[in-house]
Amino acid sequence: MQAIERFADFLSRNRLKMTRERRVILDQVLGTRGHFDVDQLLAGFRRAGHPVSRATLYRNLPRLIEAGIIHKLEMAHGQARYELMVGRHHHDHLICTDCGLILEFESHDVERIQDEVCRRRGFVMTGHTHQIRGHCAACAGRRRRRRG
Amino acid sequence: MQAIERFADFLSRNRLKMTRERRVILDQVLGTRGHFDVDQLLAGFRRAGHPVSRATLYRNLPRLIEAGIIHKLEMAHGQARYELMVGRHHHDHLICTDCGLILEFESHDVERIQDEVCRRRGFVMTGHTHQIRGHCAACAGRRRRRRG
DNA sequence: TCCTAGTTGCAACTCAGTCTCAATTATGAC
DNA sequence: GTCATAATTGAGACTGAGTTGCAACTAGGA
Ligand SMILES: [Zn+2]
Ligand SMILES: [Zn+2]
Ligand SMILES: [Zn+2]
Ligand SMILES: [Zn+2]
Repeated sequence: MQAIERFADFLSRNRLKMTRERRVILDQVLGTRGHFDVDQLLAGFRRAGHPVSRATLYRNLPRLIEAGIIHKLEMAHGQARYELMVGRHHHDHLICTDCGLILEFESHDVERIQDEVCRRRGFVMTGHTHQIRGHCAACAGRRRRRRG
Repeated sequence: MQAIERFADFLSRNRLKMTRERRVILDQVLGTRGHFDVDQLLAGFRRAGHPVSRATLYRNLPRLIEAGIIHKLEMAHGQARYELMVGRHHHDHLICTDCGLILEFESHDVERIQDEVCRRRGFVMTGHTHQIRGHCAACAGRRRRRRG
């Protein structure tokens, strides 16, 4: 896997150690699809018989982000989610506030407009968050039926 | 002021009472410019000699939002900010992660693209968050000078 | 005026995330 | 392989934003 080398590389470049816990975390992350949270990872560690403490997980998530392996999604009410980014490119999210479904979207035009907005203000962008909240097709349908 | 009537209206439509505390909160909100936080409001209450408890403020901010008087900005690390929305239209934000400066931007094109993305997925948008993080012109300049 | 549902302050609580610290371990030098 | 050392770990205490239960209070309609 490319992610493992990438992480090993990142660690050695920063004089950090490849510990059992870091391997376990990386494995779990690579084996989890979609937009997952800390509790899902912790449950995964237990299921796999390789427990890792909450503190250690929290200490290492930023490292995985710096290494470009995962991306953090800061959602409302402090519910953070993460997603694998190796081999993927940037995208933004549609979040259903009824069922929690997270869809992805991508728009070159929006990215271009953002760059232009920044350029005009002399603002140096280091990142952005673009989330659309609402009701997914299924939930919207359910609501329509209920309300008439 | 239009905001006072609007709030009074919202309250009576929902069988809620216009209390001294609600008047104080609304006054403080109307008298605060920019993107303010809960502690700024609490300090304002004290300064004005009209204290309102933290609990009461937290209980009423959602009411002001529902009434369309203020808007909540959910920023990273759980630092919520609010801004007056009466007589203004929707906009999004550029946030300097060095000095905390918050700039505003507005793009019809981005809004149009969002609508299009939602339409294509049968997604019913109820709101969105679009934040650009980075370094404002002043901070970017300072950094350039420092690094050479 | 009286009644009652809505409101308040306080303090206890929740929840995500961070920090401290003693014990452990990866890694590089010899 | 052995050693030295700096990095890392888990446990649990802690933090800070926000919420909640509750008894006392109050706006506003009958
Ligand atoms: Zn849904
Ligand atoms: Zn995604
Ligand atoms: Zn700045
Ligand atoms: Zn604004």
